[in-house]
Amino acid sequence: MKSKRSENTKSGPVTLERVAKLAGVSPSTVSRILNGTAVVSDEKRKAIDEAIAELGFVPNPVARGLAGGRTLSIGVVTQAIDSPFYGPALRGIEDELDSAGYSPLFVSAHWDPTTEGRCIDVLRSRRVDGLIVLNGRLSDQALKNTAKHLPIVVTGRNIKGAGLFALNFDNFAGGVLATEHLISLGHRKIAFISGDAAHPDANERLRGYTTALKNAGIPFDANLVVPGDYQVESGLAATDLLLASRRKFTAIFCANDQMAYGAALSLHRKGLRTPEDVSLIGFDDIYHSLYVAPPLSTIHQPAYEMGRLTASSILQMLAGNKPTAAMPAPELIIRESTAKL
Amino acid sequence: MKSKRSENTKSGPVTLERVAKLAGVSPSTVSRILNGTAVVSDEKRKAIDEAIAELGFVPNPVARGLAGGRTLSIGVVTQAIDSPFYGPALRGIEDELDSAGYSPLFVSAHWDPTTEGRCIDVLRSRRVDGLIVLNGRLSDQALKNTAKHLPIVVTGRNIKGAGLFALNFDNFAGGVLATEHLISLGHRKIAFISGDAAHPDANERLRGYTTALKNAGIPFDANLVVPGDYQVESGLAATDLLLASRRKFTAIFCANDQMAYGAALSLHRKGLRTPEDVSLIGFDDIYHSLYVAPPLSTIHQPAYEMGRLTASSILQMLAGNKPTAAMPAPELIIRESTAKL
DNA sequence: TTGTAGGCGTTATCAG
DNA sequence: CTGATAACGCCTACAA
Repeated sequence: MKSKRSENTKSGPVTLERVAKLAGVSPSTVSRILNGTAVVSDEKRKAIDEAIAELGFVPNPVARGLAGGRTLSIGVVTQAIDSPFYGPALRGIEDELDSAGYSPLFVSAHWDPTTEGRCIDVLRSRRVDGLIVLNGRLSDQALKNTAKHLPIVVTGRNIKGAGLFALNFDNFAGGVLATEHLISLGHRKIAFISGDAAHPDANERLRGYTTALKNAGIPFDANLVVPGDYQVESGLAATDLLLASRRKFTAIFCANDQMAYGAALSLHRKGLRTPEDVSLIGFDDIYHSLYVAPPLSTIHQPAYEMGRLTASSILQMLAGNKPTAAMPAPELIIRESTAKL
Repeated sequence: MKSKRSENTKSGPVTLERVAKLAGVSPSTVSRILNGTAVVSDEKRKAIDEAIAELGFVPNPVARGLAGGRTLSIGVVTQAIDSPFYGPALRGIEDELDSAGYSPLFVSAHWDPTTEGRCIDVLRSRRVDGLIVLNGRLSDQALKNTAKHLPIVVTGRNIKGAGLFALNFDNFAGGVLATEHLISLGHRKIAFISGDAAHPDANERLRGYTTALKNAGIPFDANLVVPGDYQVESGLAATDLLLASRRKFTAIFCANDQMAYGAALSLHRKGLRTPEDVSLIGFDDIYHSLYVAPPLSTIHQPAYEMGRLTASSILQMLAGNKPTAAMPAPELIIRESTAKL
């Protein structure tokens, strides 16, 4: 039996050239079987495979990137690397990319278009092969421009163009679903805590709310709509405000789960019980919502799945195919924070 | 005024060579001022700076990596990219690295030593300049071996060696702190839900608990210690078990916040109130704990700060200096989930 | 202080 | 099917 590691035979990095020499072929031939670029005789292939195993050769992605122009890496711009909502999406991207030999390069834009532009510059300078932009703030035009240079998959907006693919969740339908659930339980005084108006998805959720009310013949009461910004604190503050205003309501629909946590805390502090006194529904179904007390009713948005889809889409584009993925429809998740009036 | 982008003058990538030509100097001179490798006359420096601005030149990290052996990227192995505890640490790393022109390369090992080994291989093949390993599962020896090739900063263990630096949190002290808090409130029947025994930090927290009990002269009751695995579900199940056993207890110390959420839910479902019926304390102080109802008392572990420290440490090592950073001491955070007996 | 030449490890383009 | 021979864009001796 041969020793598993004959690395010591000759020091220095194990290069393709060394493999070629050992196998008695030219470097180009080794490269060919590595990339499947051309057909190689079984004889040489075998010799090369053995040499590779013997040397424990592993191609150098950096050199590959320089020579071939492909780095096998995908830039992923997210808004915050530690976002409870996007986290699972990042994991999905990682999983999907990994199984194809690609690596993600994560950067956070912190909801700032300027930062986002810089992030993309960094990513491009690092020669990523493609880009995934999760709910970015850059203009459609800016996106289209960079799409001229490398394929992009975006979420959170509808946009078409060469080298551009969008994967969008139906926030409007989700908003309708949540509101209708509350209405079906007998609620008519339903408050709404909105997300940041700068987010298109936040507006869509609001539109779902107003539409569902209208469909049910419930008059819209602007005083029942309080602005939030998707952060927990804002849900807390908004609910405090609602309570202080003495406006009557029996249910609250928060534009995302995190604000619902804030709302729950506000209610708890005022001695109000969920759902006995006030029903509460969120949006997104982040992991935690299953375990808060009481578990939160919400609209399920498949973040992990979304991550996988964006990744497989960019991979398809890289392979020269047109992606066909589509986001699953919103789904109502009924747990213990909503009850009959 | 000149047009800001004269890229169109000549197509193709803006290379260092182009800059050199425009500035009327040799490529090496451009390289020199780019890296501060040598002193250059003010005259040429100015010409080069102008040429760089004019062309909008940006060095190609890939080529740099090949030629110089440095990629200006740091591999970061974490256990799960979407972990609520490590998330802020990743952000800290990102922030710190970014300000030094470095980029993090995140990979998830999913608490599996084999996967972790593969992750490190990927990172090394991508020629990262250094490694940060957050609470890894690899053996000290394995770590020491790869530290021969590139500098490593690890958290969650004590280990010394060339090219190796450890940043460890005092979990034992934290465990003592939490338990003493409960004791000071008059509790004597204190249950403990442990973390996975495979995690050294989990065992340290448990040791803190038993030690504090002993110091207070409270007999240790093995029936009050229930195994968990750091996941929410296990906190829920463990509390269910505790309740079903009919053993008396007035407080629960969970080895991390997430299990405390599970415990809170279990109590809530049984109609028990926190903290009126049972006091609850967690560990870690993840972001959410401030907003659960009721806000959770816990031990603060500065994850973001830890991220920054690991990053600045690796940067110091890269600069040839010995890192001196140390983790802040554990801190007791008293919120609304613990009360006098 | 500055330029020239060679090389980093692969891939791509040619011939053969 | 296979092997030279150039790049890829930058860095680093070495020489001047």
